[in-house]
Amino acid sequence: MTTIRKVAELAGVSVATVSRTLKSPDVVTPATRAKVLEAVEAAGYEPNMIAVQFRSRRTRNLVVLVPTIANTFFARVISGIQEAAHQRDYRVLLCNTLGREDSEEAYARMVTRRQADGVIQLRAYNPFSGSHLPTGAPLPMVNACEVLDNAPCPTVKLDNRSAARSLIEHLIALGHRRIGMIKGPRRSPLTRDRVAGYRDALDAAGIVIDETLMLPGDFTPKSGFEAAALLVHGPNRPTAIFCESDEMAIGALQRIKQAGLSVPDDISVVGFDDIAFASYSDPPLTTISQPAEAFGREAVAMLIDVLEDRMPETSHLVLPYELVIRESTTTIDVARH
Amino acid sequence: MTTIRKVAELAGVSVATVSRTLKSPDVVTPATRAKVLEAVEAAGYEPNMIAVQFRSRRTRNLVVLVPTIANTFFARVISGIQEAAHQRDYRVLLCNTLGREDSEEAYARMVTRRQADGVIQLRAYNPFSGSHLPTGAPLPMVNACEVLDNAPCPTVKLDNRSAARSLIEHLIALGHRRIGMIKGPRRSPLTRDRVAGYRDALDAAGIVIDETLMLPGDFTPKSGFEAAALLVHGPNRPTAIFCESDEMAIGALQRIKQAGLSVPDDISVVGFDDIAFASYSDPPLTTISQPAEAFGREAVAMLIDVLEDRMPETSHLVLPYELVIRESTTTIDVARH
DNA sequence: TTGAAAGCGCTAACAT
DNA sequence: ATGTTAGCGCTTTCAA
Repeated sequence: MTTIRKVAELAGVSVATVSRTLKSPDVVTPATRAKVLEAVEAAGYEPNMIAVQFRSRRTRNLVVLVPTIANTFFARVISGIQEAAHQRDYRVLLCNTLGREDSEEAYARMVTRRQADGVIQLRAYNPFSGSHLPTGAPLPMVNACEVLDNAPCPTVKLDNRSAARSLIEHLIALGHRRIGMIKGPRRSPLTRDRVAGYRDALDAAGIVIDETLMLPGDFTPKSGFEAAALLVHGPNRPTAIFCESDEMAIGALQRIKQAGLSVPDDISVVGFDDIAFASYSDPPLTTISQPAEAFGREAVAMLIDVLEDRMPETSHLVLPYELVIRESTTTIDVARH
Repeated sequence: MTTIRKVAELAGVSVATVSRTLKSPDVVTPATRAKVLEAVEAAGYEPNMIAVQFRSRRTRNLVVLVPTIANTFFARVISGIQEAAHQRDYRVLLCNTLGREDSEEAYARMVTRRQADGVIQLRAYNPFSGSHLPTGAPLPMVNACEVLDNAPCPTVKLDNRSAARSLIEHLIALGHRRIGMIKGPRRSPLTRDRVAGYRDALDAAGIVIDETLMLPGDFTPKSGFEAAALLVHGPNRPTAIFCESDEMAIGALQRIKQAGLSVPDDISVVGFDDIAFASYSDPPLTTISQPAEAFGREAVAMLIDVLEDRMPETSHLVLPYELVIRESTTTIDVARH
């Protein structure tokens, strides 16, 4: 293995000079620099990054805590994280937590064990709750997408409440008054905020909420499919359904059609996220487009700011959404209902 | 920061004893073990993993080279990798390469720079081509999914040729003879093998191949959509289309229906991969189910075997596929064609 | 501008 | 069974 020592010998300089040439080329004379670089080349020298990290007490590794990668939306967020991290010469340690808090805590320990500098958490949970972290220093974490209410760190999220509200307002404008909702996991802030937006819109329109039209789901197509069955065959069939994710909406679409009903003629359906498949479903989905990659990029930018002792400009970012109207929603057909 | 030295003082033993207690508890007496563990607890000691890695010359980090995470299939493979790595106390460094060879080489350099122990490559390219690696030692790499023809390392793949063949045989059994194909990227071994399987089946049935029915795609729904347009409006419309990925099949489905044609009554469609959305498309897709997570798990197992100087039992694994018949294929309707 | 030298926190001979 | 000690490869004072 070629070490810095061998390069130093080859170039006829000290190891300190080699180190300096590599880190801050401008503090050595052009002549030495040339000599050293030539020796590096000749020796086929590759620095031992672990030694560098050990000595400099920084790894440039970022831990990413994601409930599940096999979800189109998270996959896009991770793409954004990876891209931004790479650009700044940071690495991404990917951790699939399945939403389990003990495993999130275990992964966060990579920071206290100095194997990574910080964590990007995509769930509303603080994995450092019980850990011995140098007090005084800011928490080496950024919370994105699903965000804690009183996050002890910078956050990036969507205004889920008003996004949901605008989706429902769109349905109300089309004449719908009996609007069902397929929700996300019960305890998620995402669900809470989107339900609030749903209520906001209905309240503003003077529509009284029918709690039997609000069913739980878990963001998977399967759960959308199952919840839709209940809605479709229930005593009080809605004329429109708000699904808290496109994946659930795609499941719902299938179930509704299986019941011999048409989307949007019998039932309008709206989703959330605007995943790639949302425009290829039948019919294409009206949904909320989220800047998934941007969540990742912003989270990285803020985390690195924290790690490098810069104050992030804003510590609680709210990214913009967009209502995308496609063919899964239409005006209510009085003849049919 | 609490170091092993402080724990040693607290426990009244040497640092070596602390180290031993943590690594191989059975070589110290129960009494010392108890003392040490108590001191560890009292001091809130967290070992500095970078120091451990530095000293032991092993990181237990695995680099994963993936063309794009935002692809449902790769996302599942990565899930499998992460799960298996975690189980064996290895970490996953995720690298999105966009299929660029220079960036794959840059990431592979993490191994020569001792930041990771090995790489799992999901594309048919050897990123170590030009690097100074200790000769004699086996290449610290496993190639999975899309595999090099003469891979210099263990591999895990599907028998793409016979999988494609069985898909086409299914169509032929339904009476189809004019079968189009929407291919993957031109230079990919995946494409080559699947095209070979397609030819095998047609040749065996005595059907002469119409090259104008074979169109290029890039695995995205959009490319499936566009290629389908050409097939549908071409002079010699096929009665069935084989898409080399479910994502392209979903794009094709939409385009075919837009042309006022029915799937499967006018055109049968088959995909490849069996992604989650394949059973929620309209109609649900007939496809080849691949054990995506298993690719990841097997790749990890073989890589760790190589890294820990064990010979992997088999170095070229071929995982089984399954033909999944859903509603996107049916017997050819003579009245319509 | 360059070199000498200390030492980051830990493991693993080797000695006891 | 435990302790002593020599580094792993690098960065960074400090001195020249």
